Amino acid sequence: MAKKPYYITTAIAYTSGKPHIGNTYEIVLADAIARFRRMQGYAVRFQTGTDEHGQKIEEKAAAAGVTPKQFVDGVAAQIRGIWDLMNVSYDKFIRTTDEDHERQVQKIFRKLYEQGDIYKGSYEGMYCTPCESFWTPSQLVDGKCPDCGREVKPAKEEAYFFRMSKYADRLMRYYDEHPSFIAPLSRKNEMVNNFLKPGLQDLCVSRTSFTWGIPVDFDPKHVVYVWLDALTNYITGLGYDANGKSGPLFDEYWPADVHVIGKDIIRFHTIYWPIFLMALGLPLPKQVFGHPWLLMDGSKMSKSRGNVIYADELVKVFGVDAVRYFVLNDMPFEGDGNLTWELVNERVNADLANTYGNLVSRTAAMAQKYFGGELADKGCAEPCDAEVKAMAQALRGKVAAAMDAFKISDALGEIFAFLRRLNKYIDETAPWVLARDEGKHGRLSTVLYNLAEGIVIATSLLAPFLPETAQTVFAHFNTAPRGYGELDKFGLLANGTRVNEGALHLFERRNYKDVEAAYEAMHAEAEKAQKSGNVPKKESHAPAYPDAIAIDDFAKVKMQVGRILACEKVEKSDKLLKSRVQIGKEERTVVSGIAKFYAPEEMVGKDVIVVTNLKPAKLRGIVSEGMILCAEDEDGNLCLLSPEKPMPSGSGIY
RNA sequence: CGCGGGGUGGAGCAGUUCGGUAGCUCGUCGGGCUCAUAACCCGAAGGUCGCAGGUUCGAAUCCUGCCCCCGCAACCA
Repeated sequence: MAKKPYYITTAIAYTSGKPHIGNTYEIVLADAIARFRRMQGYAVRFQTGTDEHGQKIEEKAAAAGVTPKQFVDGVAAQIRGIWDLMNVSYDKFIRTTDEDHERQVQKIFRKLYEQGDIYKGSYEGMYCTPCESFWTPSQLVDGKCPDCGREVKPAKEEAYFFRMSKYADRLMRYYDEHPSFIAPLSRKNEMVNNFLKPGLQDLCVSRTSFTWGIPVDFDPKHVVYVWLDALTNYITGLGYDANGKSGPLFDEYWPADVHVIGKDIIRFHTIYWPIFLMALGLPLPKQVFGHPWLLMDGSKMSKSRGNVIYADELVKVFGVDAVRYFVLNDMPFEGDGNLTWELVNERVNADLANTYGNLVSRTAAMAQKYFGGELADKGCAEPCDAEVKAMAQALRGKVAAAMDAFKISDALGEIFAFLRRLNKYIDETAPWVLARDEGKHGRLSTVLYNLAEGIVIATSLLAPFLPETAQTVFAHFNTAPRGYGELDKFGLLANGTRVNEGALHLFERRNYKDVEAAYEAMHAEAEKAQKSGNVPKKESHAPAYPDAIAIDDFAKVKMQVGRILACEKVEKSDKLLKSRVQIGKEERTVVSGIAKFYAPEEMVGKDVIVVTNLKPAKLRGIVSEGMILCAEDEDGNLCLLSPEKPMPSGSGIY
């Protein structure tokens, strides 16, 4: 019988920089599922890759002084390197700059255009000529460009649009007929309530404001805009051909069994992507799994916060399988997961070193010590064995059920409950007591055999999650992974199997202090490298001050020292504070978006810098007559600016 | 009344669909064992299940109102 195909994909990673452990999680997750399905006998095809077009990349490349292609080649190689480091068993690594992908995207675009799903329209909005940017009225700042503050004028830009609304009803019906299409289920309501019910907007699918993209072949001043380019990778990677001559892989593997993606792009995968497919007359993917995020100590990872952790750093300290285990085990199904060095350390110690590693180690050591490494079931069973055997035989079913529901953590939990049971079994049978009595060596042999057999079964089921470790265990016990079809049986380990000599430590226990020292050393090294100039400065290629202004431009801005007389929160707003500010002899009302960082009462009496010749604007219905200056970091954390020594209110700033 | 998710012993979570003894891992304390990676096994302490009402013989679970946290959306002059 031919193997059943199983097609699984991850989102393709955007090549704007090195992916952190949160990004890496998704790939490990998909890998664990892919490996598990392979073990179950599916003909798995696992595709991942990189999304390499767009304005942001064009800009980053320019800043680095290289061509966009050179830039993405570098980042794509880095990403692939991390996937490889994590032992990800992808079958295809697609890049949106691959020639065949680009050609197909052009064909798809043309086909959709010719059948009327894509139409040429115009993108209307307010245009800022120097910035070459369009803004919607709500984005404008005081009627001006939010980027540069200059005048904007109404303008139209030619663009292609996709008729989304045409397919909305069909999509709703698909949702209803395929209740498992979106996992977790709660995401479905989100999509329906937020996007489908209010009515789908047509989607802009081309841009003329940048060139790093796939050109529309019949209208080359346009490039295909992100989602149509990125999403189609799932079919172009299988050799889809829009003109009907798709390759054999496509026939075999489409529709995909599951798209594994982050919860932030569920909308694109459960609305736009299915609609594109409908328009192309193709079947829809069976399932979209939107996994939660991995947070760093409770908050999003970001460079300025200094809390970014990369997979390779963790791997250096803990090893590949430990990192895989942590992200797979500690990620809940719905809510976001949390990662800290300390949590990883605890998890590795408790589960991998203590429960699993130590079990394997003590079993191997006893087999060595009592029987020179030879394992044999001498048939001396006792009643207490039954429970362990039953649990071993039931394990496969439990793990598979959890995997079917994408509850990876539950699957691992089942296996570890069994491993704990084996540790208990050692206590119950007390092999060291049996060893002292010549007459009980038969029983002793059976006990050790049962332990080894249990380890083989558990390790076989763990292999998709901890591939390297599993190999080590099988090598040490001189046996092969148990086939999935036989994992519900107990006692298949051949009598006479020999355990290798020597201590086996699958995972090292570590003190948190050592872990802390290790990563601090790593960070210190990285900083040193940067200071000594080993890392080339990105700015070196860019023009010195591309956005330079003349001194008289600067002089146009009038800034003065002001004293906060009174301050209160603006109602119905999370961010706004309304302050009464004294500037010289004058008093003004200024509204500022700093409520998250300053309480109204602590504002009072502070001296701040105020821009006083800004055109007044209404915020939440309150007229603001100036702007209080703040410093802002990458995360949007704010800090008021004040004169370093007391200065009279109204003093000018130059 | 913008949309959604969440609030369960010190920490992290399960349980909520279809009400019926509040469960798991870690940590703490006590005990046991010595094959093993200061490991493993047993036991104990520790919870008004965010708050207040309601339905019910009975509510973490159902209903109503409120509070707090986290995303997203909107105002961050």
